[in-house]
Amino acid sequence: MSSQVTLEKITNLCKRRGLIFQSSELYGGFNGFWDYGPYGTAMRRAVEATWWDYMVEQRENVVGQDSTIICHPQVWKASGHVDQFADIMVDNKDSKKRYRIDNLLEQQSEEVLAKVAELMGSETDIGKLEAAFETKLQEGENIDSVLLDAKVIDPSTDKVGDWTPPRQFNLMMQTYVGPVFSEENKAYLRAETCQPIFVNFQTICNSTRQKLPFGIAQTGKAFRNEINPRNFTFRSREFNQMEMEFFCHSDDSMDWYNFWRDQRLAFYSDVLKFKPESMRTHDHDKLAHYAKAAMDIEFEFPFGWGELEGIHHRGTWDLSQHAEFSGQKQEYFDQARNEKYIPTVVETSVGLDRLMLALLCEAYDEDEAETAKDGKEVEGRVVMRFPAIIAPVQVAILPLSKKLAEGARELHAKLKPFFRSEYDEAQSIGKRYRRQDEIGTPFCLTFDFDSLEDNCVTVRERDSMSQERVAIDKLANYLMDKIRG
RNA sequence: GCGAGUGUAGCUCAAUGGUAGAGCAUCACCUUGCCAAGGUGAAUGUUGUGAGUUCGAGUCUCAUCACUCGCUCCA
Repeated sequence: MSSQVTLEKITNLCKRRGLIFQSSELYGGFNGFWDYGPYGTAMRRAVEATWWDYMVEQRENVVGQDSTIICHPQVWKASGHVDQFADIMVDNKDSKKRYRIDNLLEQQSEEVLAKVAELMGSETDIGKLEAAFETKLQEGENIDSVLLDAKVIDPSTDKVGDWTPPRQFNLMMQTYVGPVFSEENKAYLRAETCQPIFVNFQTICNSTRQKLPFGIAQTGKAFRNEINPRNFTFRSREFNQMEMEFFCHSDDSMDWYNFWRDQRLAFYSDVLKFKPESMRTHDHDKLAHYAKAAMDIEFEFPFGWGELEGIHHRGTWDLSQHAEFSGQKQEYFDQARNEKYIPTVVETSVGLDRLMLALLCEAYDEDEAETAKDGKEVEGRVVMRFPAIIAPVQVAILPLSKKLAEGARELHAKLKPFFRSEYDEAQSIGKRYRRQDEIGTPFCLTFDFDSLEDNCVTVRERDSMSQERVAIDKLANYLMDKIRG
């Protein structure tokens, strides 16, 4: 990441050049939702295709699937999302602090706790108290003043807080399936793409003749009612995930965990060309009870380090849960081991929109370029140094003069099937180079008067601004090599 | 959700309660033959939205929406 980059510059550039902008801007915007414009869409599709190629198409032991956004509601009860994504929160109007009710109660004295329990008609056990709050909130009972009456202390001030009524925050988005909006028709938009992979595990096993160990990958939308969407697209309410669940024997699971960690790190450094100093890994201190290991791959955004990808050892948790809730066994018979077992899962889970934001931040640069402007020798330019494989436009075809439009358009037609390309003849050549720099086009092809004679064009390279003369009939191979390299 | 701040052309910003402007960008034409050159012209706004105060509101008041920062939250 260049030191000059700020989120403001990225946001402005994205809007100005049609990469990413706010959803429903016509109506004043909609918090937590973002639209991708022509260049943004081209790039996001390219990033997704690159991931898919790397994780699925280049491997024999990973297959793909594409499940629905709305699944059977039991899926999310089994996964724990319906319960764990719903927290009861209160604010202290004095100290402006917000607490999860279970965290707050944990920090109270026994007397206060007993008083709360008495008012709630519950035992003093935190879990039971929380459940009591949940029940009463759902039943619409008035418990607005319970915390005030019990004189609950704010741990940050050690004084009795001026508590707002407890409110339930549910991070799962809900909808209704069927024309009647009733409780039994309630369904959820998926909060992550991986659960339908677990649900489909047996079917895919049977239909693809895959033997363990193997993985199932999926990309797609996920939805969360984030309390506070922030930092451009970093935390949104609708976002894209790219996930792969790898099923294996528990004996080998740590080897596979390490394998996938290394593969994923190589993806960032070798394929997407992130600088080593832009990335770091972070091992989780607190592990879920079923997990043997978990880590995040983080990127340094202008607002600080943020998670791009999680790599998690999930044990047999998900399959066991679905076995329990569905009543269907989720076992695999391993012919080689002559053993029947519930597979252990290693997950790699990327936030595609976060990755896009990271690529934008990593690529952003300002440097100096020569200029023909009066009284100046150099002038600043904004240049997005995207890796060529994911650049929104890979090749721009620019006639030196409008008189050369015919030949340049012919060349464009020739290259269009192989590269994301653009033709531009408006204004001076220098201006067009700068325009392409700003959207990160790695190669500009200049068709000049000599091209008519020698069948060559000038290839101008984005980062160095150096130029090379290349024969038109060798161009496709020449560019292909550069883009893959 | 709380607190503070911000919201004027596509972008960056001006405008004392009294005629809404500039630069850049965009488009057309001329010019130009390899790094935002120059010229001529054009288009662009219910000043985020909705109320209120006022003879008169971009400016003052209230509400609302969005964004930024902090708190909070974060599978």
